[in-house]
Amino acid sequence: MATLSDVAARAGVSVSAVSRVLSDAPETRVSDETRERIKRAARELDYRPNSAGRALRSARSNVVALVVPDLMNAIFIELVRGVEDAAIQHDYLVLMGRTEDIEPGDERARKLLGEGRVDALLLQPGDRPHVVDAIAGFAQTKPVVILNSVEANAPGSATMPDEAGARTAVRHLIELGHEKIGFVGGVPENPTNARRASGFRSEMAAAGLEVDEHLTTDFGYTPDEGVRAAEQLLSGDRRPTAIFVANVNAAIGVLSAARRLGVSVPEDLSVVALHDSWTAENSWPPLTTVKMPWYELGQRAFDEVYRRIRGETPTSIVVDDPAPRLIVRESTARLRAPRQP
Amino acid sequence: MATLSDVAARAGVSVSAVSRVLSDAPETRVSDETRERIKRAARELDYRPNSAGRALRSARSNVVALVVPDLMNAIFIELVRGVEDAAIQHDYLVLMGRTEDIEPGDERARKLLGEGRVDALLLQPGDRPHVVDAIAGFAQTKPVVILNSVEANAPGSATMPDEAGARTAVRHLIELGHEKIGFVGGVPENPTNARRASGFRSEMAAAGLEVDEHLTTDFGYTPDEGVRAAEQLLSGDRRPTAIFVANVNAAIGVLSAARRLGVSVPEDLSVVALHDSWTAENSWPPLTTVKMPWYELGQRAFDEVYRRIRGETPTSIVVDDPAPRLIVRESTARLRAPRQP
DNA sequence: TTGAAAGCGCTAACAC
DNA sequence: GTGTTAGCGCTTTCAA
Repeated sequence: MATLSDVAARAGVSVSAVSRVLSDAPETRVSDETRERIKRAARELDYRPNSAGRALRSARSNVVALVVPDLMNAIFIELVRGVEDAAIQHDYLVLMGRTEDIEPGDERARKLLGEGRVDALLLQPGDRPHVVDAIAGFAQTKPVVILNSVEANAPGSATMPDEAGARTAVRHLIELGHEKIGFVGGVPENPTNARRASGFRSEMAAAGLEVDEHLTTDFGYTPDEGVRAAEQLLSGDRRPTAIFVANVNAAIGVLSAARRLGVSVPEDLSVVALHDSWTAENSWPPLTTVKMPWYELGQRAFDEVYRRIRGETPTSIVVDDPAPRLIVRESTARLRAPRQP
Repeated sequence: MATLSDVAARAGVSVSAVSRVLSDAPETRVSDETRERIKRAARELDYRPNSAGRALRSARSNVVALVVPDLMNAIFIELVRGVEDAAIQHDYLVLMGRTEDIEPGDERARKLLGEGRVDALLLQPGDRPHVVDAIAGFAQTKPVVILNSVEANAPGSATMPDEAGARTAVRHLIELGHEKIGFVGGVPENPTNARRASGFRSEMAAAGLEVDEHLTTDFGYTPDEGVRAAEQLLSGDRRPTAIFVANVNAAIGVLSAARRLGVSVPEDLSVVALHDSWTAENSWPPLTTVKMPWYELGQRAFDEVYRRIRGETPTSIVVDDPAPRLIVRESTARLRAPRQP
């Protein structure tokens, strides 16, 4: 690997001149001729800055960590792209991690956050709000943005319009004529659940509909938890005619449980889910969903940490553009007249 | 952040003594008493080694990159875990990347591989075999292991028993009485496709069955490509009674296309796929799959690069333990007597 | 406009 | 057993 001084030797100048030119510091006064010679030498030697040298000197790694509950969860695809696209603009690299790896006391958490490898952290805690404690020490020295978890407008948070998204979904069901609408939510500890539940309730109230508390669950956002929720909602004698599921993965579980119980979707039951992903397109029936602005959340969250890395003051981010968008597929249908015995 | 010399000052010893104790070099002769004092001081100051300092000095970052085609692809969950579990044993961190980010000439590729950030690369090229060219320069200086792509036994490769996996799947169909068996493969450029196709053909041959070339496709491993494949196979007049799909994601697409075409699974068509994932459990009907040893592949691949980082000679890895395992769900059934008109 | 030199935190060769 | 010291590659004062 060629170093700065290799380039300097070849160009016949000092290392400092090379450094100034190649890291194109704005206030660099170098003659055009030397500049050219340096650039040519660098090209010829295929010079690449050594990240360790640079990081050691500047106390910056030019890396941010993006930690999400489940790397393989399709709903985060867009988030990752948003963060990466914004990061590369500012010469930053994104290091991905899993929320479960940063439990308090975990070796990986220390290696990732405690050794100067990253300049900032973007964290989606998922159903593990206590990981926020695990990074408290880090947060005192470096910028942290919590992604769509804690209450909106908390400093250092970036949130999505969960409530509006939920209302969009529920409104769709109401417009189809449904009145007995169930809610399959996340765990109570997950702050997004409160927002989605509240969206559900306010939209029901706005339509003058009663919420039947037997028709709500709070098991979680995974497919298995969706199965449990559906089993509970569909086995009683007061069955809903439609369900709003607060997460698309849980909705996949709801669909499969419904099938096992002999409930056809959408004939006997309409299902609409929050978040869109390829699994929703390919389920059976294809799921009606509400697409949330994850890409934009990622971009804006990176921009925020980038600002803070450069010393500006924290703000809180609320992404409401684009607004949640209903994608109608085949899991929802107009309420049909109840079967007469 | 406390540094080595802070710890040294507090313990009243030299930095080198501290370095020796804290990086527990094996041949360190230090009195128990000083060792204790140093450890205590480190604890009190919450000392953490600075990765840049260490990397600069030792020309090692203690990070490996794991690059896969699609971070959100559920079949890679186990791979990631395998690599991470092995890495943490040796004090290594895993940096995840996407194959599409290391296209030749991509800025991210250079940042990730060209600036000394990682000591080795584990690469799954997926349907982009040309990315192997993009990392050729890197491969000359640092260890690279290609994960289940190039031909088995290539130096620096780690492969899975694709052929055996394919045979296991096809054998299952044959045992259920199927004879007109289709094959939904990956793109021809993807070397795993050749192995899976070959497994398909040899198992057919072993049972004395003819392969109908109209019943094979090579569109790719994604759900959409599975849809296209199924449309082609199921629209002709020589319809197969069973299909072996070389990838579980494509199989999801096959299921949804079959449904649209009014072909019921498993009554009219049995479907078995290579690789297992949560989406297979939650599809309808739940997919019969063959689970491949991704976790073990990840572990062994890390062990291999770790050996090579330490200067040992490259070997090629073939993971055949555990063997591919058939997981029977509900997408396969015994061939029923053909409908009589 | 350019160069010399200090020093970021760490390891290891060498000296005591 | 323990300390001194050079130097990894880089940026940035300061001086010329």
